[in-house]
Formats: sequence, C-alpha cells, structure tokens
Amino acid sequence: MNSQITQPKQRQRAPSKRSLATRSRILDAAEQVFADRGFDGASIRDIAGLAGVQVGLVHHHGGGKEELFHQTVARRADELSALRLQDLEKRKSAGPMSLHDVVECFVGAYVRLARDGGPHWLAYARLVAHVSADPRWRKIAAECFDPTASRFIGEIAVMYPAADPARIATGFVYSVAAMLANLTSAWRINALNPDPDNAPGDLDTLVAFCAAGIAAVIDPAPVIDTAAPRDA
Amino acid sequence: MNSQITQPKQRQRAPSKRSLATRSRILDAAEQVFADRGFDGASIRDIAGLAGVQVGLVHHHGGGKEELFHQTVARRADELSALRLQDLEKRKSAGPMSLHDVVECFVGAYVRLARDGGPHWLAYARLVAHVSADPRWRKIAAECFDPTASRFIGEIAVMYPAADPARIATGFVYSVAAMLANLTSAWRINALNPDPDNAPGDLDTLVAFCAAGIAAVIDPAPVIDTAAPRDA
DNA sequence: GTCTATATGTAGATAGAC
DNA sequence: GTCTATCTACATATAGAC
Repeated sequence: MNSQITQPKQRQRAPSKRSLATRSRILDAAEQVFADRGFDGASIRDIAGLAGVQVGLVHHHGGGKEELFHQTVARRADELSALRLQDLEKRKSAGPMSLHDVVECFVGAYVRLARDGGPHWLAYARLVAHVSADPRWRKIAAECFDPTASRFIGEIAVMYPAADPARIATGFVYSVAAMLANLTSAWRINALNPDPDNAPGDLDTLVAFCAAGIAAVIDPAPVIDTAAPRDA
Repeated sequence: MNSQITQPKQRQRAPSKRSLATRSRILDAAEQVFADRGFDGASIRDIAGLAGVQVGLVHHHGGGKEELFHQTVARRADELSALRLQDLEKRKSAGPMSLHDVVECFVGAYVRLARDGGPHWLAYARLVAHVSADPRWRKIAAECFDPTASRFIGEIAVMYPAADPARIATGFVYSVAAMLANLTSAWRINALNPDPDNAPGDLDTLVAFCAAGIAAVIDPAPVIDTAAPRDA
C-alpha cells in the first residue's frame, strides 16, 4: 500500500547490461502507451507487446502498474528540471531578466524538447500532461515538478516583491495549462482556426500569452484594455 | 462503427414518464462517474450502481459506453451554449465591448455554473475538461462546443479587424485551457502556493489572465514588459 | 532475468423472462 | 422498460520452470 513515492530502493547487486537495456525498452514502451491512452486506457499487455517482452517481465521491472507509471514519469524528470534551471541561470547571468525571460526558460525547455528532442521526449511531454491534469497523480507531480516550479515562482516573486505570491502561483499554473494545451490541443486550435494554412502554435506566441497573463494577474490594472479596440 | 455524432434517432413512441426519469438518473450517474474517473476509468457497473439500476438497463438507455459518454456530454451542452450567447448579447446591447468583456462572457458562464449551479454542473464542468483534453473526443467537442467558441472568436475578430484570426484562435484555446485548469487544478495551485490561506482562484483573476494573454498574442509588442520590474 | 502458464477479478455487452 | 443470468474477452498479477 505504501506507494513508494521516494526514490526506488537500491538493488543489492548492480543489474546486468542486458537487464538495464530491457528495463529501458519497457520504460520507453510504457512512456509511449501511457502518453497515448492515459493510465486507465493503457494495458500492461500493450506495453509488453510494444517492448517485445513478456507480460510477467513488465511486472518484474515495473513492480505493478502504478509503480511503473511512477517510474516512467520520474525517469526523465530530473533531466527536464536540470535543463530548465540551467536555462534560467544562463539567462540570469546575462543581465537583468524580464518576466518574459523567466517564462521563456520554463516553457521553452519543455516545448523545445517536445519539438526537437525526438519521439521519446514528445511522448514524455504528453505524459506530463496526463500527470498535471489528474489529481490522482498529485504526489508524483509534487515529487517531480513542484520543486522546479516553486523555484521559478520564487524567481518571479523576487522580481516583483510587492506582488502577492499566491497570485503569482495562480498565474503560473494557468501558464502551465496553456503550455500543455500547446502540445495536446493542437487539434482544437486547428478546428477553431478559420485559416488552416496558418497555425501559430509556436513558442513565441505561447510565451507572449503566458507572460502577459501572469503580468495581468500580478497587477491587473495596467494591462487590461477597457477602451475600444484600436482598429475599430 | 458509425459513431452517430448527429442527434440521437427519434423514437417511435414517446417514452413513459418513468422511463424518462430512469434515463435521467442514469445520465446523472454517468456524468458523475465519467467526471471523476474519465472514460477509461469509469465502468458501466459503477454508473449502474450509482443510478440504482441494473447493468443491462444502462446499456438499454445508453446504447453502449461510447454512446452513453456522448449523450452525457451533449445533454447539457445546449444549455451552456445558450447561457454564454445570452450573456454575450446582453453585454453587447449594453454598449461597446472590450476584449475583457467577451472573455468574461465565455469563461464566466462556465465558472459560475460550476461554482453555483449545483453538483450536476460541477460534475459536468469537469466532464467538459476531459472532452477538451483528449483528441479521442474531437468529434464531440466539434459538435458541442466549437460552434459557440467560433462565435466568440468571430466576435473578437470583428473587434480587431487587423488581427490574424489564427492568432485569435490560438489565444482562445490557451484561455480555455486556463479556464479548465481553474476548475481541475486547484490542487496544483494550492501545492505551489506558499500562502495556503490565500487562494485567488476567483473568476476575476482568471478573466484578467485570459484577456491579457489574448491581447498579447494578437499584438505582442505593447504588452510584454522587457524593462526591469517596477519594484526592484 | 526471462519465459510459460495460470490464477483471479472485472470489463462491456446481450439473451430472455417478466 | 426492467431485471436476472450469462457470455466472452481482457485486465493485473503471480508461481514456478529454465
């Protein structure tokens, strides 16, 4: 029953090379299937089939479906966090940052990995969307993503000392939702887009949306236009 | 295989009052269970149990799990759309609208129903989040929500004739994602909020975020602050 | 570590009595 | 329309041979 949210317990002996390769194939397959169909829609059998191994072997390495899901999410979380924090430090050392810059580091690392990091990272990015959407995985989210998110929220709080930290957190979560929608709801954008040849799902548009939204939440007055539109 | 996305075919005789009440209880139960656990996580048996009827009866009225899901989503879609459009017309007739006003009509109707409309509407709002997140339900989304969304996007396009319609659609979908996050990701906001006594998940904050985001996407330049923050 | 075989539960769907 | 009973498939998980 203990859902083992901490690091997986250390093995007594180092696993063989072959074992590690198998485990890696299983996690790759789980990543793909979980991303495609979600936790409940995925089956151990599908994962085993995609990995080219037997069903029992998935249990042996994964330790049950829930634990397998946890491992699959946790595997690449550190790398994603490291990339985000590294981008942040690089930008910080280059001079004073704007809110736009901070958002770009957090959102950009994710979007660029999903776009250019290969199919593994694309699948992982969609997996992250499942974790973020379902309260059932709140512990996994707290373990894998909240520390880095808090770091970025803290960075914004330092930049805007007069702003209410709770409002920063709210704007940040809305931004994460928009970030995930950029990846998972392209079909919806296309359906609502009257001009299918022009689909601005690019990173710059997303970052502009998030940064302006957070700025408005931190201090609504100067951003909201209650006047008539400029072209009317 | 024809997934019957059009209106359910007309019955030969009017159903009895008792039949209608049963059907209503089944849809209420389905709404709740689908909202709680998603399509794959929900079972016909759970729905039957919650409705207090037999399993076979759920199939009789629902016509299979997928069709039952479709009926459950479609049932309240018209009412939600009507409320949104009614709010829009009322606001329109009250004088010139701002982008903020248009967003408030679309988002506000949803949030107010979820908050004050009773448990049925709260469950329905979470059900809508599932539909919007999963490409598998793209046909249902196109049928139930896209017409109204297109109407609102068109309204913004009229207000900003020089704006790229594709960018308006993109900002709108990001806003819908934030709107759904307001309902489904309160746990995430609380987890990231350093001050748990103060949780600004209110409608005004959400609308401010969305309106500013859309405005920035339509025309990024004047909204993004690249200068140092005012309090530093 | 890996595979075969199996245990056990539950899923969606349906047939037929009332 | 409603209920009882059942069909068939597939789920997770595990035991034991190699």
